[in-house]
Amino acid sequence: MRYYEVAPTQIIRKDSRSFTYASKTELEVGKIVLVEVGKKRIIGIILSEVSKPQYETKEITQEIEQTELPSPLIELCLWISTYYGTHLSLVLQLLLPRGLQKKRREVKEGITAPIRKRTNIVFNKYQSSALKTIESGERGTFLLHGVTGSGKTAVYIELAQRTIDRGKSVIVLVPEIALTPQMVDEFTAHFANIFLTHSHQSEAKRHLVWKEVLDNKMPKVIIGPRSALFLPVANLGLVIIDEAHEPSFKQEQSPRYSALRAASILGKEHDAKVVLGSATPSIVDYYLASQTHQPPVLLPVTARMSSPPQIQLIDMTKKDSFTKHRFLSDALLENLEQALASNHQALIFHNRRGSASTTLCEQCGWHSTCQRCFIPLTLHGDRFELLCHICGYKEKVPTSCPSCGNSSIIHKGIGTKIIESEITKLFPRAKIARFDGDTSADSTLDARYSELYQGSIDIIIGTQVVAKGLDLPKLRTVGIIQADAGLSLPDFSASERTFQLLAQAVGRVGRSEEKTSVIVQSFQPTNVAITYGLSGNYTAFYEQELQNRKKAHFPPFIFLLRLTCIYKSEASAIKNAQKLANHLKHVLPNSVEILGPTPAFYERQRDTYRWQLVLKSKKRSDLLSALQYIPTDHWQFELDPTSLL
DNA sequence: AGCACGCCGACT
DNA sequence: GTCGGCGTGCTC
Repeated sequence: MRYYEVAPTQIIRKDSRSFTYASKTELEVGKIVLVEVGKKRIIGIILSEVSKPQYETKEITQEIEQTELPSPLIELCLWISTYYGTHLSLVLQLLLPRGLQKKRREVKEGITAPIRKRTNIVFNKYQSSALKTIESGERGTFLLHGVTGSGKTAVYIELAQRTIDRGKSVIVLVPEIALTPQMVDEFTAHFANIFLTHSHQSEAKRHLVWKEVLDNKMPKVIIGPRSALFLPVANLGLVIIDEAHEPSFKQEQSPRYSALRAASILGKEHDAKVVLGSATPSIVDYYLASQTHQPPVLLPVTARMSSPPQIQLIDMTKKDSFTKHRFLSDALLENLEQALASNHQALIFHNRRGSASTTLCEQCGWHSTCQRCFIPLTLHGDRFELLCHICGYKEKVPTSCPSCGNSSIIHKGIGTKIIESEITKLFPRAKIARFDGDTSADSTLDARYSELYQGSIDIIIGTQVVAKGLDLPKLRTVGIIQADAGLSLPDFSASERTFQLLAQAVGRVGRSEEKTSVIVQSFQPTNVAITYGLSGNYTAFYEQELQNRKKAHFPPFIFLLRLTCIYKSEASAIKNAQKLANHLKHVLPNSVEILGPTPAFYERQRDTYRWQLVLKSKKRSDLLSALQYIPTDHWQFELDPTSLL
C-alpha cells in the first residue's frame, strides 16, 4: 500500500487542507482522484506521497483523468492559498472545469500539427532591444512599458514564436477577448496551434479545451482571460499579460488573486518568462519593477508613427465655451460636425450610466432615493423608470412630488442615455450607438464590432468599455464629457484611474496618421492626472503620484487589508466593527495602523449595512496573521485591494 | 466549513 | 402520525 496526501476540492474542515488516503497503485503528484470523505464523494488532487499514518485511512475510490495536472500549477495554488489567506480547496477549484464528473463529453478532432505560418517582421531598434533584454534577462518577469502604437503586439508575437520554436507553450492573457479582436487576429494569423478561451463559452466547450490542453503536449498558444493561467499546460515557456493595468486581472471574488503576481509565480515554477505589457502600468507594478534588477523595459513610439492628436481642454466653469448646449461644448460640437462631414467616426466617453443621476422636487427639496440602499435613484428616460444602480430596484418616474404633490420634478446630472438623446437631437442623420452596462446582449461591443470597425456607426457613446481597447481605423474624434468625474471619489487610486482613462482615450486616436482631435471637458483642467494623462507623460505622473502615496501611507509603501462588516441593522454593524477594531488593537503589533470603523463607500446595500476597517502595515505578514482574528460570519476581507470603494 | 443526524413543536 | 425547526458532532 502507498499513502498520499489528497487535497479535496471542497472545504471539509476550515482548519485542514488535506487528508491521507491509501492506494494500491503508484500515483503522481497532480493526479485527479475521487475520494470518500464521510459519506460524500469528492474530487481531490494528490499533493504528495507520505508514509503510513497512525490513524486509519480509506482507499482512493477512483482515478479521474489519465494525465496528472502539471506540478507548477499545484505549486501556484499552494502559493495563492498562503499569500492571500484563502483555503486551498477554493483555490484548487480554479484548476478544474465545471462538470468534470459529468459523463464523457464528445471528443472533437485530433491534434493540430504545429504548422508555422511565420512571416518575418521587421523590428525597429527599440523593439529589437526590448526583445534582446527579455530574451537574455536574468529575471523571469518583465514590465514592458509601451505606449499605443509602439509595436507591442509584434514583440509579443516574436517572443511567442521563439518560445514555440523551443518546443514550449505560451499563455497570452487579455482583459477581455471581445475587446482585443485585432490581437487575437494577429496571433491566429501567426500560429496554427492556438486555443481561445472566454467567458461566453459553454461549459462543454470549456471542458473540451481543458481536456485538449491536458492531454495534448504539443507546444501551443493559449489566449484568454485571467482564468486561462490555470489551464493545465505542461511545458510553459512564456506568459504575456496585455493591458496589464486593467482591473480585470484582479479577481473580485474569493480567491482574490492578482493575475500578475500569479503569473510571476507560475513563471518561476516553469522557468518561463513573464511579460507584463501596458501603456499605463499601475503605480504599484511600476514601482515593484523599478526596485528589482530588471527595471521596466521601455518601448517608445517611433518617429514614423502618427502625428499626435490635437488636444483641446475645455474649462467647464467657463460658461462661454457652452453657448449652444449646456454640457456639450462648442468645440466638441464643432468637431463632431467635422467628423460627420468627412465621413469619419467620433467617440464620446462618459463614465455614468442612465439619463440623470438625481431626481428631485424643486418645490420642497424631495430627492428620489432607494429605500434599501439610501442612494439617489438614476433616471432611465427611455423606460420612464428610476433605477438603483446598487441593488437594481426600480420604480416609475413620479409625475408629481410624492412629498408635496407639486409637479415641479426635475432631473439633474449627466448620464450616457441623456448624451445619446441630446446627440440624436443635434445630429438626426448620424448613426449613433451607445455601449454601457444597460445595453442589451445583442448590441454589446463584440456583437457590433464589425459595424464599428467598418465605420458604419458615426458616433459611439459609452462608459469605461469604449475607452479601453477599441482600435477603430475610421475614428478621428474623441470627446470626454467630464474628465474629473472620478477624481472626487474618496479613494487612493482615483487619480491613477483618471490618468489611465485619459491616456487610453487619447490612445484611441493616437495611432492614426490622419489629423485627429481629442476634446476634453473638465471642471478641474489643471489637475495633474488630467494634464499628464492628456500629454501622455507617464514618468512625470508616476513620480508625483508616488510622492503622494508615500506621504499618505498607501501602496506601494505599505500593504492594505480591508475588512468589511455586513449586518442587517446599522447598530450591529457598528458594534461588531468596533468590537473587532478593539480586539485587533490589542493583539496586533503597533506597527499595524488600524483605520476605522468607518461606513463603507456604499454604506447600505440591499437592506444590509456595511462598515469597514482598513489595516495598513509595512509587513504583509502582519496583515496575513490578522486574518485569524476575523470572525467567519458577517465579515469579508480583501488583501491588497486596488481600491477602497 | 458543511452537512448529516437527532430531538422536540405545529400541522394534515 | 409527519414535516421541519436548527443544536452538536464529525470529517483521513
